[in-house]
Amino acid sequence: MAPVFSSGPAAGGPRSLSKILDAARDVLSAQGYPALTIEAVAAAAGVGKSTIYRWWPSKEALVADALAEIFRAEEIPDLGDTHAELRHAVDMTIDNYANEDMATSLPALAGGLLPHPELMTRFREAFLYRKRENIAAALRRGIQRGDLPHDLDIDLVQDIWAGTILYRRLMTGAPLGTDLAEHLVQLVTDTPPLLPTKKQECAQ
Amino acid sequence: MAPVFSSGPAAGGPRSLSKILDAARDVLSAQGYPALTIEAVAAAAGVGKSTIYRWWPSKEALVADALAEIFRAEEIPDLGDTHAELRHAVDMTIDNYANEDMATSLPALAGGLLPHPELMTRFREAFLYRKRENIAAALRRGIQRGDLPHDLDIDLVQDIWAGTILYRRLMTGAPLGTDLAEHLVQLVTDTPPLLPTKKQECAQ
Amino acid sequence: MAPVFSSGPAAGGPRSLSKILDAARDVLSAQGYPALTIEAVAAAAGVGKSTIYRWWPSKEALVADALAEIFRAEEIPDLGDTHAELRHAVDMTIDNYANEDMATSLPALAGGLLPHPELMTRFREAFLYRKRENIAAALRRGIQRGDLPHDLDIDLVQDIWAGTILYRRLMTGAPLGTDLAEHLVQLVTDTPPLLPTKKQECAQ
Amino acid sequence: MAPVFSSGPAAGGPRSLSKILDAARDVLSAQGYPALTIEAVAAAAGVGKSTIYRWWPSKEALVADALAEIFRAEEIPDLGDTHAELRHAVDMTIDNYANEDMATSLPALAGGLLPHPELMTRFREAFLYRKRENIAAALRRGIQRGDLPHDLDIDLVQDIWAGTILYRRLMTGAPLGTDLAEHLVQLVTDTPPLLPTKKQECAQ
DNA sequence: TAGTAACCGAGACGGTACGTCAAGTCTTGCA
DNA sequence: TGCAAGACTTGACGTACCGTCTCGGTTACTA
Repeated sequence: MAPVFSSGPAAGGPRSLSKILDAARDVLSAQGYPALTIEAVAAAAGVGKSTIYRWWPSKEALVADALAEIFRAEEIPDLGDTHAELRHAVDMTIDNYANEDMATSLPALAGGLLPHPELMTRFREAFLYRKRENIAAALRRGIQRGDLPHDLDIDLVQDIWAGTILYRRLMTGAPLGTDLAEHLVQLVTDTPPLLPTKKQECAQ
Repeated sequence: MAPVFSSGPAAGGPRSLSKILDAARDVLSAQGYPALTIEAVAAAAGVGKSTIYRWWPSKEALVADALAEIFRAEEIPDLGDTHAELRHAVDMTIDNYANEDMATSLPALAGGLLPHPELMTRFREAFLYRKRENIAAALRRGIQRGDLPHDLDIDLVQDIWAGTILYRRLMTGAPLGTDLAEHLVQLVTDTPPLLPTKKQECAQ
Repeated sequence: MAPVFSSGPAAGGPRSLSKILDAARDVLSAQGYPALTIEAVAAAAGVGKSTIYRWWPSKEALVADALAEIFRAEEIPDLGDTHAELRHAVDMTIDNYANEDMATSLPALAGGLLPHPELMTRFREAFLYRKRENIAAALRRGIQRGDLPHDLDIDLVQDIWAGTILYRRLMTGAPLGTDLAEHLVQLVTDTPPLLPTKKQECAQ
Repeated sequence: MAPVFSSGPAAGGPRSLSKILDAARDVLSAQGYPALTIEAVAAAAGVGKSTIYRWWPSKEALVADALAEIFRAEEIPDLGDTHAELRHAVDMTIDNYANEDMATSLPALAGGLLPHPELMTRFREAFLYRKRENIAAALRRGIQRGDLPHDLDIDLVQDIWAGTILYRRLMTGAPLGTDLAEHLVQLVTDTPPLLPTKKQECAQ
């Protein structure tokens, strides 16, 4: 996966790029997000500061690329079993946020990027849309099978899932066990008309 | 409300305390979280830096107290109407996160406090438990009225509500309209057995 | 002597001022002018960089103050002997430039200050006028005694003296022995009308 | 005139050599000595940095060569008139130092080269000896004509001339008018025994 | 006329120092 | 004598150049 935030020429890119991303993750894990300074990453990567600044405009962009590399966003395999597929989707999301670096860095990152719409767009590209599309595919399969209501609000489902998981991880500190995963899946699968239709939403 | 993070002697505290909190909020609104420096607050409050350091151990603690003052956590009045009360609860939560300062600062704050359990506890005190207790009371009234399942997982409901709202505000940027509020309420009120019981969760 | 280039409040000033000037001279002697970096001085003085920047606007100003402290500019005592007094004056000048730091730093400094008239004025204040006034007094005593032509161009004499000495030190590398001193004195004392009158000069 | 400081193979040299020297002078005139960086010269010359480093070991060497090309050191024509010839010599020296680049760069250069005897030698070669020999020839003609004392210290005369001019240009800022030129010439021509003999000096 | 080697442009690289800023601590002077 | 002002050390910021280096590409000389 090519770096999303690097401002470098096209892609493939310079020889020290991956060395730097590795170092960034190392520092992140060892010292935490606030201690992640460009100088620390440069030192850990055995690289000059300017080499980092040549390829990333800011600490935020660098961390975003470093996290993007460990962010799971793969396709949900078609198992023929809607419940199992959704459970897979939720587990993947939990996996992403169970990682300490991800949990503490992502919100800080997002907060820092909010005032920079252009970067925020790239951020959503890297951390939301790719994963969401795959999960949406699984949800659509469930609808086609008749297991889910045909007018399910797919985006809202995902906001609820990811939001609840991240909130627990970050704010309440409540456990992210199998229980939670199951509950989140059942929120969608158990009963009609669990979640409102898109039409209703649009009629707002 | 006495400052939660101030390390000062008992409470009541010195005459410049509220002046400082006001200044902190002013700077936050005017310049945003990254520009909120102790020096800027000191200057805005017409106070020496050391005066701030006397009462708060860090910028995080100061911001936390400043935000806590504008964080809505009042009691939900007993309206005799479960749906209306829950809607009130959700609206209050949306209100809290609609505020730009709150949305960008809270996650950064929480992320920064995660490695400091002691401060994290105080943080949850100020921003979660007070509000949650009031909402929990409303939910319990709904259960007693028979409008909600008797084994509703009250904490999970609140995680879902707050998580979804914060996630939309911070990550996806999706709107926090009346539609969302209504959906979140219906998630609880519409159907048995919408949300699993606590027992199930504990049996995890 | 209060620092001339320090931009600090009045004088007397902060507790680390002289520590810094001492360190600057140490670095100058040990490593030379090009190696004199603010960071090196800060390290040698056991002081933060910003402490230096608080009091001096630039490396040039700092070096100027450091050199000013070792620059001899005392009064020429009235010996009743014109030749001896002038010899004293020339010896003092040679003394100033015999110092390696002074010889290599002063011209570089002056070159660097040429484009900044305001600083150049302060520079001349510190390194020329104080010394020149004392020497001028000696020359005027010589004129009153009848030992020197009454229309001697006092400024030109001093330009010749200092210029020749500095040029030898910096460019040709020729020795600054007693011979040179004596020659420079004799240039003025030996014969009428050795040096032109001021009137002639003004008539230019 | 072949570059004195270039470390290139023999001479004649590569096609971009003069383009680089021209660019160096341009930058020097436009931005001044401190702003003359290798990168700036490379950019101005439309040349890669390494091309400059291939031919000159340092910025100092490059500037020295650039200045050497505009340094006047031609022969003094035999006019049969000692006073006129010396005046020619002094005017030539004034010309050299009246140039702003020369005045500010030469002292800085010389100061920087002082600790490097090998480079200092080459520097004197380029900026002193060539010119001095021509002026010395004029002085010797004056001695042969009987216009100047037979034991005139030729080196001292030149130190006085160049030193005074450079000192005025660099330090005092006093004007370098025709008056000064005339005074400097008269210093030598007016009276015996204006300047001491070499023998006396050597007996020091 | 082609092959080859020196020379060149471009610019990435590991570094050093810049001058600025804010953090958090320590000192001083006033009330 | 206790607090406000602010000088202090520290350390990261992001920038500018340093001098080294690897890349292709282009001259221009040899074979």
